[in-house]
Amino acid sequence: MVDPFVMYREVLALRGMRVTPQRLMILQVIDEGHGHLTADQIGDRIRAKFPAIHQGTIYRTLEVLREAGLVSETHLGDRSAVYELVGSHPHHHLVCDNCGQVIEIGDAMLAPLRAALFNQFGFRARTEHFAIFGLCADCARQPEPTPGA
Amino acid sequence: MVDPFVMYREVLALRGMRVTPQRLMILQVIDEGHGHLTADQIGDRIRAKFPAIHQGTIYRTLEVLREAGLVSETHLGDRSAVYELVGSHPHHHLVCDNCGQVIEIGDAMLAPLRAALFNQFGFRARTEHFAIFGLCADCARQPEPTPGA
DNA sequence: TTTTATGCAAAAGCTTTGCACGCCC
DNA sequence: GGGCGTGCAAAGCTTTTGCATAAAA
Repeated sequence: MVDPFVMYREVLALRGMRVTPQRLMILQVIDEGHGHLTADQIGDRIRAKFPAIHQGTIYRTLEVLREAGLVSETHLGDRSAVYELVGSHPHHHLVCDNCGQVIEIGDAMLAPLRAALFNQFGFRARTEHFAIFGLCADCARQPEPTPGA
Repeated sequence: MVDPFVMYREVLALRGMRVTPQRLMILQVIDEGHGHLTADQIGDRIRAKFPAIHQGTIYRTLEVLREAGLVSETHLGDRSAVYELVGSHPHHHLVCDNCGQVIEIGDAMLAPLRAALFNQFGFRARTEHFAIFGLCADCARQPEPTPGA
């Protein structure tokens, strides 16, 4: 098994980017989060073991990693974006508007739509990450949560 | 041609909601915006003719209208959500990650995907509004904008 | 040694909330 | 007249930014 830090180190160095402990930790946590973590959550996870890291650093690093094409940013509708490593297994998310549940689906499911969008509009839909909103099976069954009931 | 205000008035009254000039103006501007306006933009448009309206009122009203099922909220990824009347012609958006262009597409295009998601996951994808991110035809042609070039 | 990233803190946006007054029913 | 909605202002959150220091190359 390869030490992930070695891998991240190479990824950064190959692009002429500086290798810092903060960047290594951020990359690792993003990878572990499988595209489900917000900037705030990434910070919290790192701070649990390394309290000195500042949230400002998280934001700045995420921006740099994104510009370098290493990390993608996706807005799942709540408020904050979530991040994931580009090139990790392509998948997408079904987000339940009611309970907030996030269901992961494979990329193959979207292939026909992507082809159609490209044929008709020349639009290249992002393969990295796709968010679809709606109601999950459970919430669709009970139309309204009716808090008082 | 029907006076839209009369229509909005009925829509509110039928649900036992109070009819106020602010709510009528907000509904009209949302309708005119075709699902492309943020809360801030809605406020600006109204303030152009009726400066007294406060942005806090916009936010509170949008929340109420959304809870009543009259208005839907969609996050197009930038930062702020956009709003539109539920029941207006179903359409969706292709959002270019590079230039920010928003392309409107008909609902039929998503029917096969929606059917597949329901069959496999029991997931009911929202028909009201759907945002797909990627690169538009123009930006796909020139991979990198390269600001300095 | 030079350049670049980080910690810190303050500022900037956007959105929410408490309160008193005014309008809608 | 009673109750809900609005204007106003302040607070809350997330994200961005300036600066001096510390760390990487």
